[in-house]
Amino acid sequence: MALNKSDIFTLKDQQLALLAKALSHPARIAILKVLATKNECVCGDIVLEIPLAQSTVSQHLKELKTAGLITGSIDGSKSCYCINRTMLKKFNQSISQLFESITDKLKCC
Amino acid sequence: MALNKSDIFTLKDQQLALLAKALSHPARIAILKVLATKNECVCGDIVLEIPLAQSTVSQHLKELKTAGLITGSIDGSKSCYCINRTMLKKFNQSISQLFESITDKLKCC
DNA sequence: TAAATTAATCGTATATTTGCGATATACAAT
DNA sequence: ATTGTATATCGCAAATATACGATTAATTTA
Repeated sequence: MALNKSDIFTLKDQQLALLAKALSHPARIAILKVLATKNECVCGDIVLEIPLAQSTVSQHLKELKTAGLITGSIDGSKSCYCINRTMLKKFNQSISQLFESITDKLKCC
Repeated sequence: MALNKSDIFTLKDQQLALLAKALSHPARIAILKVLATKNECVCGDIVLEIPLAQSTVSQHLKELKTAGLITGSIDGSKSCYCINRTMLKKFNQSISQLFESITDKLKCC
């Protein structure tokens, strides 16, 4: 694309799109699930669970962090990721809001 | 990426990722909303509402259709898109399932 | 039939994403 | 101090996505 035209749309739509994009790769969905089941805010354990190179997993983690779906903190030589409940709830709300607004108004087909 | 590694992950995760990808652009979210509010299964009207070129909107429509979120049928010289309630419901369920599975198991932070 | 309308597709340019190996950085252990 | 471990980042290659104008194909309308 010549130019990024995202700013043409509503802020709400943009933000929802960004969150959706964070979920738009199976590796990132898998990472979220791993983070959810672990007892601690593990980190390198994720790399063991995801069949991708360490650098690739690190990149996906960064994207999830940028989207705000997870938080990350350094703990000694390891680093520790956690699911951001607040953002997840927000996302959940935005999504169901979208679905509601669609199914409510749906008049055709 | 040298190769597409998506097939490494669960089918479920892959499908959810595909649906999320369909929502990962504000234009496509906007299109869904337009489709929801229109009385009929309009088509070219979408182009008028979305500030992008006709060919670009057509492309986004195709992606939504490929993801299964909308259906399309030709009606004379015009073509007609509709939201696919079934798929939307499925998506909604997958998403809330993911959220549930995450918040249920969340033990840290 | 000719001209206009509608919408899909093609070709193209550019941007972004995905993935990896190699490297760098920071801490831990010896 | 040196070595090992854990992660992030860099640089690169390939794939995909975004956007547009131009063209095509099909259908109306004049």
